[in-house]
Amino acid sequence: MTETFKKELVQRITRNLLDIQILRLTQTKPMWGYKIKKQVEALFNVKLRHGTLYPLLNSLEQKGFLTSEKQQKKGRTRKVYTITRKGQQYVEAYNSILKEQIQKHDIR
Amino acid sequence: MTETFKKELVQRITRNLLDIQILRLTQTKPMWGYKIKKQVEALFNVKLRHGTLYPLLNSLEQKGFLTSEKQQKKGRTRKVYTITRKGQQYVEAYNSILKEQIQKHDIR
DNA sequence: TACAATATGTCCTCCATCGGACATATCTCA
DNA sequence: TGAGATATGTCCGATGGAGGACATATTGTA
Repeated sequence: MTETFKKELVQRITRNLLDIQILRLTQTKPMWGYKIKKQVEALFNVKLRHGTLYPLLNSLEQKGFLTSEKQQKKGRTRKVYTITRKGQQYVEAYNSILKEQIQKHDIR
Repeated sequence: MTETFKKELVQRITRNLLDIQILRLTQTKPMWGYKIKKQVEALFNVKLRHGTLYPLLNSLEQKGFLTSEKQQKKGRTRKVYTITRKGQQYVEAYNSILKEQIQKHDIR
């Protein structure tokens, strides 16, 4: 039961807070859209449409959370995204909320 | 900056995962709709329409996460909601996801 | 006595988001 | 050589959810 709930919840959180999950992934190392798509699908068990992802990546760059750089990999062009200081701060804010939520739960 | 991000994120999380935040509140003690509304607004800084809340509470009861009992308080009727075992499990699943997300963050 | 607060409920419309389609190009392997 | 994987991009229509309106009743207070 709890396992079913967890799967369902991970999918909900991933969909609703997709930008944050993407920022968290790029925190590990710079990544391009296609790789992010595969990672999200593997880690969170969520089918991610590229029609959703690519516009989101562009908007994250516009907002200053990511910067991009085009790389050539055997003729194919990759747009590699790196997290910015601002992006880091956004993830840190998220993490501190998580910690607070857990603490409130434990105290009660 | 981080504080602005936190406010924004708490509001997003509250809106997107409102059902979970409600279950967490009823974990503390049984509550009725109006009280929940006031608590959510005070704790999370989110304006919550009762036209959103009451149907949500009914659906949480239908799904078996909450049970309700009508109480009279000086002529006014209150529909007091208590969390069920299933509701508890849902919150536990949520908490374990939070813990995992924080751990992944710390390891990196 | 009239207004604000307490308390719960439904319904409709609008807007934003998401999925799916359309579009293009290269590389690898059977 | 053809299919599947890699790689990125736009656009449109449907659907769902949220906000605001409609609805009602009691209590407390200025």
